[in-house]
Amino acid sequence: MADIKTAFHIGCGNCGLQKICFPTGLVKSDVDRLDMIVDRKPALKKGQHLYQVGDKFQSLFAIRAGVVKLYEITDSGEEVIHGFYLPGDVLGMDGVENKTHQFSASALDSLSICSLPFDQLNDLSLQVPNLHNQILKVMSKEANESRLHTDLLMKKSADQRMAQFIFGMSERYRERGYVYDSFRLAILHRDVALYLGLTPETVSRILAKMHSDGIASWKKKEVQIMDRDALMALAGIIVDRDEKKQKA
Amino acid sequence: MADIKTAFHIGCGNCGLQKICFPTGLVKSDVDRLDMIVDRKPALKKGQHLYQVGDKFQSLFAIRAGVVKLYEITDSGEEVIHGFYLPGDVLGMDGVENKTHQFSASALDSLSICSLPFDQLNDLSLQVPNLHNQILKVMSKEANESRLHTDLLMKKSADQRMAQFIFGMSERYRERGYVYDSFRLAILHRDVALYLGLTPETVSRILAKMHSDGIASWKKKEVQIMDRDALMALAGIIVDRDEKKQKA
DNA sequence: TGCTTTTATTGATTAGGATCAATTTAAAAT
DNA sequence: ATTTTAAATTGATCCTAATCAATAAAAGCA
Repeated sequence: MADIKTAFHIGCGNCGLQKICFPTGLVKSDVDRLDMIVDRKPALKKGQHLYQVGDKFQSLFAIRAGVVKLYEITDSGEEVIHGFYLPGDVLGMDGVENKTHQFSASALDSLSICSLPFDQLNDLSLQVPNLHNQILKVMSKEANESRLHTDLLMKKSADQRMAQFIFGMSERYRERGYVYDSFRLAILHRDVALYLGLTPETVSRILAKMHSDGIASWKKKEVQIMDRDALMALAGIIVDRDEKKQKA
Repeated sequence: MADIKTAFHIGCGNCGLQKICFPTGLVKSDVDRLDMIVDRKPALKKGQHLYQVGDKFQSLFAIRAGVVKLYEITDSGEEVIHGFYLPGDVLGMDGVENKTHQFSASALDSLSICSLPFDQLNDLSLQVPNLHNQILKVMSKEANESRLHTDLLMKKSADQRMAQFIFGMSERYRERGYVYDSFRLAILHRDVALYLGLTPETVSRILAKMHSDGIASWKKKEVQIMDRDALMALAGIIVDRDEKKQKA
């Protein structure tokens, strides 16, 4: 008879984020093998680091709850934020290149994570082709997304950036099956500014405008999308006709 | 007795770019196995594509001679350039995520490349741990470098960007053992602008200033670095004392 | 070689968002 | 709860690089 611990053990196999997280595309037997090396870590508090620039690279991290920012302090002492990671996302690949982390990752609120020791993950991936593909995929995605971030910085105005950010977050909540037109977003406006290449003043002004225009509001960590179409239009996202039709 | 073809066969094992290119860190026997799947392609002419957005992902490409730009046309029809690849560099990893290329890559002048069919590379990597690590490393590097590009766009002024670009190119020539204070750079000023998030006019003005200040010049595809220290200072690169000492 | 097209240069003007400054509001901390 | 500190807001001003415009210089091509 299985003891209580086993019976109630929370593993990848019964985690609600399976469809978003690392196991996407793995069959049950593979997930079980992955599960054996996954290490569920004690919760982190706001401000604590998963890792910092220069730390030895040991694990990838999957987020179970909370938000993480990936950032760096440039040699001129300014912070740059490279991305925000939500439940189901995996981070840490910046350490693969030199076995040392090139960026820092910290919790923006209470955080619950799983650790995936990379050496073990790597060994296992030699026997589980799907897992191997999954690792490659996550790493490729990382670079591709960074380049979309570049597009934003290069070609979009301040309002477009803000609109795209809010819309993007909403879509990520949607993918996860959460309410996505009204949600808690535990990110400082200051941090969004550092991600969008703007100042907090500009972010504040744009949010004020979006609110008075009835498009969206973001006050006290609560986002409300009031006019999704207008938000998308502002973000410069083209809704194709078929998708529109389905909606109607 | 080896036939002439074999005797004169140019492979990874006798390629001058070994120390820069994919085989870095592989032992001779591994390089020989890699060599068996590498496909030397006929030369491409200026403007031809290695691949385009939406193409099926089949291979990585290693550059033997020439320069490649990785770019995209945004939905608003504007070009964004994500990077320039020099001899010894490997590109194509943008296709791993969805088995489809997310960006386009084209030759900026006559180009000579090696193709690394990814499926074969992947199979081989299961037997050659060093090769497996090498693939991971190249992919991680790709994301990390994109984030350094982000830093540039977020926090550097137009002159700093330009200085950093020229200095960076010089360093890449240096790593390859080429002359690095005077070299041919077959990149349009227009394309540099699209990489640095500037306009051609601004690039032109900055180059004029750098020339009259005796720092560097770039005319008719020829770069001349006249005052390396000043260039680095402008780029915001801090020379540490020890390195300075060695130089003196 | 001369002709056409693309790229680069130079000048004048404008604008988007940064910066500076002063409150207000909201979190932390005691 | 009260104090302290950090974050957000709002207004006034400034500045960097974009834009507009016109010419010059290269590169591609017949």
